[in-house]
Amino acid sequence: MLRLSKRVEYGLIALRHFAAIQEGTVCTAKEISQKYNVPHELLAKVLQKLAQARIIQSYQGVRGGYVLVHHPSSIKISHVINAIEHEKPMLAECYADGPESCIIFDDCTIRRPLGKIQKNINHFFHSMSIAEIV
Amino acid sequence: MLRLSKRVEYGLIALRHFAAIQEGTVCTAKEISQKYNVPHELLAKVLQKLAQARIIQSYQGVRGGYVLVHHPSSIKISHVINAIEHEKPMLAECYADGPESCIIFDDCTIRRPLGKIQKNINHFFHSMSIAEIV
DNA sequence: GAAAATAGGATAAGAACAGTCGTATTTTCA
DNA sequence: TGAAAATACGACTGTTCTTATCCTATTTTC
Ligand code: SF4
Ligand code: SF4
Repeated sequence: MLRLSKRVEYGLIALRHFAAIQEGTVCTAKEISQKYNVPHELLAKVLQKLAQARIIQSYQGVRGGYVLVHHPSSIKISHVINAIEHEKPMLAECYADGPESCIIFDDCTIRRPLGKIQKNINHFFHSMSIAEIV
Repeated sequence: MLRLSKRVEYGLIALRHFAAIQEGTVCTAKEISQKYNVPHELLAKVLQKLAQARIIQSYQGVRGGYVLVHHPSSIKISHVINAIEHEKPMLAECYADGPESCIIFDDCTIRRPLGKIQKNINHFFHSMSIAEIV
């Protein structure tokens, strides 16, 4: 319960890696997967997602790989999660999928109070950047 | 991702119900399940967990049910979660199940930084009581 | 043209979760 | 004293989510 997905963890590890090495260095998925002992195929997909979100830049072909294009301090954890997961990290089903997703929506008395906690978590994810986890 | 379980949601709804009605009133699982349109059997289990944790008092037999025994302001959300879920709400697997649970533990670079967010969430759950969601 | 890398779809195995069922026990009350 | 109503508890099922792997195509370098 309340777990972060491995995909997000792997994404954060990879981005922290980029932030820690010399700026502009190209890294391959293989390099990172070996260094941190994470599954190569899964990490590759995560990096592809991050590339789609323009958080990193991809280069195909031999000698290809990925490069960080923004300064680590401008990459918030919320950006990373949004890029990797199709759904935002929501405490309640209805927050993510709307009123129709929960059959007790109309009778629910805790939706609004839980919103406070949700807001707090959102704020934390949005205020913390990759630069702060190096 | 990052979802609260339905069990916890149902538990919070039930406790908010107790906090909203007159102090000392006995309620049955059936009453609450009907009022909030929640699955009866599942709610019953949740109430049993809350009773085991002494958050509510149970009475068996006809005219039995549950009563709130503490003041709503002294029942923190963290207590409720701990009573219902066997595991505390942890962002990372290793926080809950120890170093052996994650194969990349030794190579993990994000464990400590994520701890800040974990701490923040813990604090929020511990500072918010049932009285505040009525 | 071979090799190394990203891109992306498909699939399978596993775990977690929600919900249901069945039965025992306790207590009230007619 | 027996039926009824409620908690207590374990087992089971079906679904969804998550993780991991596999396979193929494409791009680019050398
Ligand atoms: S309506 Fe209430 S119970 Fe349903 S998902 Fe939203 S917060 Fe949870
Ligand atoms: S060691 Fe790192 S990757 Fe593994 S569970 Fe803990 S935080 Fe997540």
